[in-house]
Parts: sequence; C-alpha cells; structure tokens
Amino acid sequence: MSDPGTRAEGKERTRRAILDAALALAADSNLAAISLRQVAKQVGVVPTAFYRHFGSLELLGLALVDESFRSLREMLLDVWRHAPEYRDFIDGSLPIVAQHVRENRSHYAFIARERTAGPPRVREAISREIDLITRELATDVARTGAADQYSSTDIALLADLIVSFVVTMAERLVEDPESEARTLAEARTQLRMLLVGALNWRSREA
Amino acid sequence: MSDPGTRAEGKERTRRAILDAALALAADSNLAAISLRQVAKQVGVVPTAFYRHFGSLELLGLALVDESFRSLREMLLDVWRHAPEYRDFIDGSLPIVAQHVRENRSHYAFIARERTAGPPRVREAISREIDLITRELATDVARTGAADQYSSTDIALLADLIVSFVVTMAERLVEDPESEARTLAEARTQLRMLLVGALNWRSREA
DNA sequence: TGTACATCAGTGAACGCGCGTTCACTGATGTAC
DNA sequence: TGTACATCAGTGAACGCGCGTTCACTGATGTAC
Repeated sequence: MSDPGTRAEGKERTRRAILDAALALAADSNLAAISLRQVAKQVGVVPTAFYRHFGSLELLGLALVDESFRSLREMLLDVWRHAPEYRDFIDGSLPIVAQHVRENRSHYAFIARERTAGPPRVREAISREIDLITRELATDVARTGAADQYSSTDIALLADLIVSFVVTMAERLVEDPESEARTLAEARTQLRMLLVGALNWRSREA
Repeated sequence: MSDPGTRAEGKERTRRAILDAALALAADSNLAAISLRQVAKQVGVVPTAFYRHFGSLELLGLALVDESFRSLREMLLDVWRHAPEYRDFIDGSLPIVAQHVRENRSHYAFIARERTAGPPRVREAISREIDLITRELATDVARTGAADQYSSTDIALLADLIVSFVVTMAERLVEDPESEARTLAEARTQLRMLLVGALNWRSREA
C-alpha cells in the first residue's frame, strides 16, 4: 500500500507482518499448533515467501521471544525511572506493569504461553531471559540497601520470589483484561504481605 | 495381552491407554499440537476406535484435567494428614509435594502446560480447580487461627499467594527434575520469607 | 543521465503425507429364553 | 446347559483438505560503469 519504499524497507515490512500474524494466530492456541501456511495466508503472501524471512516456525518463535523481551525491558526501565525509591516501589511499579501489559498484550500473552508450552528452545530462551531479569533485580535490591540483613544468596531468592509473583500477576492481566483493576488491587496487597516478610526476616534465623 | 477380561474391562483398558498416550504425546509439545491419529497409533488401535471413548481431543483434555486434579487432591489430603500443625507446615508439606510431583510428573506437566496454553475450555477447567483449592486453603488457614489478625478477604489473598507460589514451584520440579533438592531448599526459604510476612502483617495497616 | 547486468522478495505448480471424519463391516462378548 | 439374537469395541477403505518443502520462475529494485 501507500509507499512501497526501498526493497529493504519492503522486506522489513513483510517481516513485521509475519511476526504480527504469528503472534495473532498463536493467541488462539499456541506456537506449536499454528502452521506456516496459516501465517503466510494471514500476511497475504504465498507460503514459500516465508522462507525469505525465517528458516522455520521455531526460529520465528525465537525472534518473537527477542522482541517480547525487548518490550519487557523497556517496561523495566520505566519502572526504575518512576520508582527508584524503595518505599514507592509497589505503588510506583504496579500501574506501570499494568499499562505495559495492556499496550503489549500479545507479547506478554506469548511469553506466558510459550514459557511452559513452547518448543524446547523457545522455553529455554524465555527462562534464560527471566533469570537475567531476576539477577538484575537482585543487584538492584542489594543496591538500595533495603535488605541489608540478607545474605546475597537470600537476596537472590527474594528477587526470584518477587519476579515469580509478578509473572503470575502478568499472566492474570493477560488472561482477564477486564479485571485489571481488581487484579492490581489484590496484587498490591499481596506484594505488601510479601515485602513485610522481607523486612522482618533475617537470613540466619531459619 | 494376558487376561482380556470382560468387554467392559477391555474398554476401560483401552480408555486408559488413550489417556496415557495423550499425556505422553502432549509432553513433547502440548495438547493443541497432537493429533487423534498419533494417539491411536501409540495405543495400537485404528484411528476411528478413538471415537468409542472420546468425542474429540478437547473432551479427552477435559478428562485429563479431571484425572490430574484427582491425583493432586490426593496429594493435598496427604499434606493435611502429615502436617496439620501450622509450625510443621513448610517442612511437612514441601517433601510431600515433591514426592507427588515425582510420582505423577505427567499429570503436573499437563496442568502446567495447559493452564496457560490449552484450549479455552481446558484452561477454564484448570483455573476453576485451582480457585477451588485456593478457597479450601483459605478456610484451612482461617481454622488454624494462625492468621487471626487478617480479614477474611486478606486470608483469601494470602491463600492465593501461597497457591501461586506452590504452582510455580511445581512447574520448576516438573521442568527440571534433576534439581529437585535445590528447588525444594530454595522454596523452603522463600516460603519462610513469605510466611514471616504473614505473621507480621496486619490487615488494616496498608 | 542512460544502459546493461545483478540481486532477490515474492510467485505458482507440484510432491507426497498425515489429518479428522464418514461409513458399512466384523466378530467376540453378553443376554434372554 | 444350549440356542438365537443383540450389543458394541474395534476394523478398514475412502473422502477431501491443509501441511512443509522443492523447484524453476518473474520482474521490480539496486548497482556499476
């Protein structure tokens, strides 16, 4: 349509259309259940054109993991930017998470689904990304000094607990967008329960 | 083989074989990606024989949800039986959960996968079962009196937090059975962090 | 600026294959008498 | 106990369809001169 542009631009546009089509089609079931031909049909190209862009559906899946976590990392930058103080952490962060999930629903839905049900390589790529984020959160928590009574092992476990909880919350926002307000309100209370634990717990008491 | 038994027994045996075959085949990807013909081939019957037992793969999926949660409920009975006291809760329960996951890996793997990636009706059935369990845990927590300072709304949120955490832990045990010991040790510490929060939090302080 | 050639995104025909579902069937098990 | 009939789990052929992948191709875009 409109301006075809250069050959490179045209190719990039088709690539985007393929990624979007796969995201949309997988939303109704999952990556392993969709076909190259369905994707091509949705994009409006002949099936063989797919191979100009991706060697297989699995490689397309890995590209989607990349892309999804790129948008997730933008969200995290937003979170640190808006809520650098420990005391603002919960109320500052949750609405930002909710907004990003709302605006990038298909990416978060993709991660939620393929994290447990994707092809093995896709699952591995996702779990590697989540581990990375957990480790970053751990160093951030350590830096704020809010958990000085913790050993570094236990800071890592706390970070993992928080990330796991936020993953669960994001899954719920994706699954049931209408209940966003309630999900957020409940998550806010639950995160407080959890972090009161963080404040009262001592590494060597267990 | 061996004893064919009555016609009803033979039918039941085939039904079991179909359930087991579907569980095994879905383990490599997921329910939406397997075919009726693959299942029939694995069982050793002709594809059309499938229809004597299930009207569709989706109905088979719902039967697997039933069956998986029946084994999960057995686990919960074990948990309450062995650790009725609040103080024993963590150390009493975690090994039981781990043992059940080990012995019924395919059921837990099925739930973990289809919970987020299954056909809509399967997802709904799973989330209904998990809600039910969460509500049961809430009444149990209320009964022990360990959370007397909580409003009933907040007891429900605490139960949800615990169930979500245990679901995450079970997913990890399923995904990486070799690391069971480490996963358990970490979960033990994290559950303590979380429950110290429960002991120190007051419903109206937030 | 104009021409000749190279590149390469997308085409279209063709392939063999596994899919879900239909249908009429077989023959062992079960039941009524 | 023996016989005649009913049930029904599993069979096997057949159907039209969508699948991934191959291949030789077209024709617009890009480049070298």
